[in-house]
Amino acid sequence: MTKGLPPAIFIMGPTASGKTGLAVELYQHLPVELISVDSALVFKDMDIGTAKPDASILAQAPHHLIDLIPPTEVYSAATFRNDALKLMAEITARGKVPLLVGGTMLYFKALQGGLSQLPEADPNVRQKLDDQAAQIGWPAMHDKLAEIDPETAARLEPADAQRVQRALEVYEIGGKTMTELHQSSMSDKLPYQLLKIALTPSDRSVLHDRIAIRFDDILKQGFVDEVKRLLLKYPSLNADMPSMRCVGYRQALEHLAGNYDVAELRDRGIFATRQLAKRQLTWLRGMDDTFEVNCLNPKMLETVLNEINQVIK
RNA sequence: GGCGCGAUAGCAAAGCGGUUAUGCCGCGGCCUGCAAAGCCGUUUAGGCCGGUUCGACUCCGGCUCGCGCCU
Repeated sequence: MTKGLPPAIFIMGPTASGKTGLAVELYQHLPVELISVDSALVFKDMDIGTAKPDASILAQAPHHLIDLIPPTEVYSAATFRNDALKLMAEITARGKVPLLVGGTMLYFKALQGGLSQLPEADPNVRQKLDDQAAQIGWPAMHDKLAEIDPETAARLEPADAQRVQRALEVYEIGGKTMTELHQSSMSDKLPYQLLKIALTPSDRSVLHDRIAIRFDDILKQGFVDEVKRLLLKYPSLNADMPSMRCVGYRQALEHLAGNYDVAELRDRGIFATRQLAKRQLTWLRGMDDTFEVNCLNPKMLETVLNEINQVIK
């Protein structure tokens, strides 16, 4: 670990691993400020389905980067990195330690490893590419990419619309290929002394039980009504927007469209959440230098506090 | 007791006398401005017993189990 740099803490874990509870406890024991690392919690008015910490918890332990934008807008790993870096600097200047807690592993990765200087997403360019793709299909778009940027094309599946589009967009806007930009301009590494803690379950089936219980609770709290309210408040909201692709919301929209009943909404919601947890765990396995804590251990807090006190004086 | 229908992978669900059903789950992987997203690959079958056939998940018979109807 590099000396002389200010400290920062990452708490990473899958859904339902108890991250929020732990973060709140740590907030009470340590001079930290909390930054949420969660691509779903940034949306306003999406509280129940995202299992957002409630008002009393947030009053007790304020989280940065929650409720930033309406569900009709788009957030991204790059935006997150900028927002987080700015906050971390401010927190450090206040003499506190930034504690980043959440489950969006790409955001952690982007924050730590940096991103290339690529042009920002442009809705107009995307629309244009979508229109073209509607005519000729994504595999043909992939062929076009192969002419412009063979290396990126080779890496991507022809059916991977999202990424083929992005690669074409980058070239369209700046005239340089992704491959060129990746080589030339990686942003700086994080100027912090990091302590990375991963909350992982020793037994995944227990996590699955928790997920089922939590989803039932979400339904009981009026999740379906929340989604109805969203549709009324934001008439332009549609199923293709990132906010509506969040686990549960997509299924709720299908349910409201009459495609299936509540029982099926429950089943599908639980499956989707499990899959999310699985992906998060896969990411965690690939993270270097993490201190792994069993999130099912009742002494989780003590263990984590110990580790933090050892590393950060 | 009689008649009819059904029995296919962890679940759901098709076609077919000889080649991959498919979807969900599971497992593995890819992925730098949508990541709770997008995408690729893959394991696991034919209730049981016998017959017909070069060859049966597919045709025939029996058994078991389930569903419906009749007495």
